[in-house]
Amino acid sequence: MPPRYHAPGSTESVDDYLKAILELSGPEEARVTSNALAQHLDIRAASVTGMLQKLAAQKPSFVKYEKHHGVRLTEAGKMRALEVLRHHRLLERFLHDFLDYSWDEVHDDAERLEHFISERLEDRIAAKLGDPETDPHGHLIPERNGAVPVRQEVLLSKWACGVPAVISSVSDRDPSALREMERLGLRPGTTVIVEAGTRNASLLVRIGDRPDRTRLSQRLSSAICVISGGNHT
Amino acid sequence: MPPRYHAPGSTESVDDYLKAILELSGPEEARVTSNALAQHLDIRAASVTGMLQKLAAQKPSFVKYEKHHGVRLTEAGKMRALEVLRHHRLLERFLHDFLDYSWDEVHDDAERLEHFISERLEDRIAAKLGDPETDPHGHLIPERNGAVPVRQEVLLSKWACGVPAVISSVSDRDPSALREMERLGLRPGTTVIVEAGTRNASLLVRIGDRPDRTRLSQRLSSAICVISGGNHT
DNA sequence: GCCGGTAATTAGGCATGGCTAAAAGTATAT
DNA sequence: ATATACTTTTAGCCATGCCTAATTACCGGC
Repeated sequence: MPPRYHAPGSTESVDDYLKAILELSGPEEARVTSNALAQHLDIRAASVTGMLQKLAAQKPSFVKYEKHHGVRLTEAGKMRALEVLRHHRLLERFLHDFLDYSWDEVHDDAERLEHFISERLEDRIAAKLGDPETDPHGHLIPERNGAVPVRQEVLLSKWACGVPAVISSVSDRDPSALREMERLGLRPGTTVIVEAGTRNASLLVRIGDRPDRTRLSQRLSSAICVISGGNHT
Repeated sequence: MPPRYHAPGSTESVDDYLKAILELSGPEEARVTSNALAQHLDIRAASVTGMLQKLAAQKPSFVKYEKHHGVRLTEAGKMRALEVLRHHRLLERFLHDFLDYSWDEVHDDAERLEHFISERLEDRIAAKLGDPETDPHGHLIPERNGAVPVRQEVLLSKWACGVPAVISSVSDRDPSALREMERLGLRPGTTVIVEAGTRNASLLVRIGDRPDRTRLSQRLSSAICVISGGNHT
């Protein structure tokens, strides 16, 4: 099995690990545990350990790994992870805008294809789309050089009551949740106000201009990120 | 290594074998030898034998294989091969028409992506293109159900002298040859007449309406297929 | 400081799909 | 009929990347 055409030193599997580390380490770039990776990638922790050792051993390395203390990405690793993430989000935008995918359909195909996008294809897609800044779920698309715009977003379930929030992004992992949001008019850019005194599992919210209140399950409210009104990207 | 999402029983490797068998067996669907496969796939004959045995053993099988006597595709195998071929050619057309690839650029990306095209993506691409009949090199695109339009094409190097021929398709395997054809105005639909008495390694031809004669290397003339004037697809 | 529980690592295995080298089969020419 | 040449298959190996089971390391509570 020849490791297919990828960035040097990378494979489909490696890309998945790097992407997972990027996501799990968050903006503070904290160390990520084997367990967290195993859960995220839906494989066993033992397999993770093996892979991390192999990754850390190769030169130039994508990760810095200390036994029993988790991994973090090196500069090179972060670059590669961002590139794959860029592929993913560009693909989602492309499938949605050009090939009539609904926003709950884009994830799976993007996830599969992201590993096989050449530089050329990446550039042509970006050009065709006019260098978009976000994917259909509102996530920011890393730039070609690895630069990532920053944004202070917060889970809707953690937003203060009574203060208007604007949806910045929603999770793309659960198609049925996305369909429900669609139905409720919850999409990036929509303003939401959480009713005072509903800090429970479910939230009572006002959506956009609508006069009525809607109850959001925790499943939904923890799949929605918001920023303060007036400057969502 | 979990065999990735594909048609049941298939993998990227298997797809490559099936496609190779389809191409090498020609319209008569003759048996294909291990050696021919090895050469086409650029791997060792021993590896081919191993794969063929595995393929022939699985039920339902994609190939019929007799030791020392080559393989041929079963109905199921042919179906899968045609599907991958459809992916490839649709992708080439798509990259060319929508993403501004030149015709010498499309092959590599199509070859890599053809394995990862979902039914949905296949359909959306086909719809976007208006169900095209050919790829940019003139090759016929199998229909969704596996039906393949037929066409009596012949290598230019075997065409009779003096009789007008119309280019039906050109090989997409050699980018530099494609660029040369481009330069000479040799593309599907172009009429060509081989000068009498040039049945050599190279051919002297008239291209389209041009009054002059051009000498085509064997490399070019054996990368061009033609049909008789007046009814190319 | 020690104990227990959770997390992480090691050890050993398996399927895939390549490889080389050696053996066996097929085919052709004498 | 048989020697020689070529093709094909077998045997055995390797890397990838996953698995389970068994072991070891870390950490918080006492």
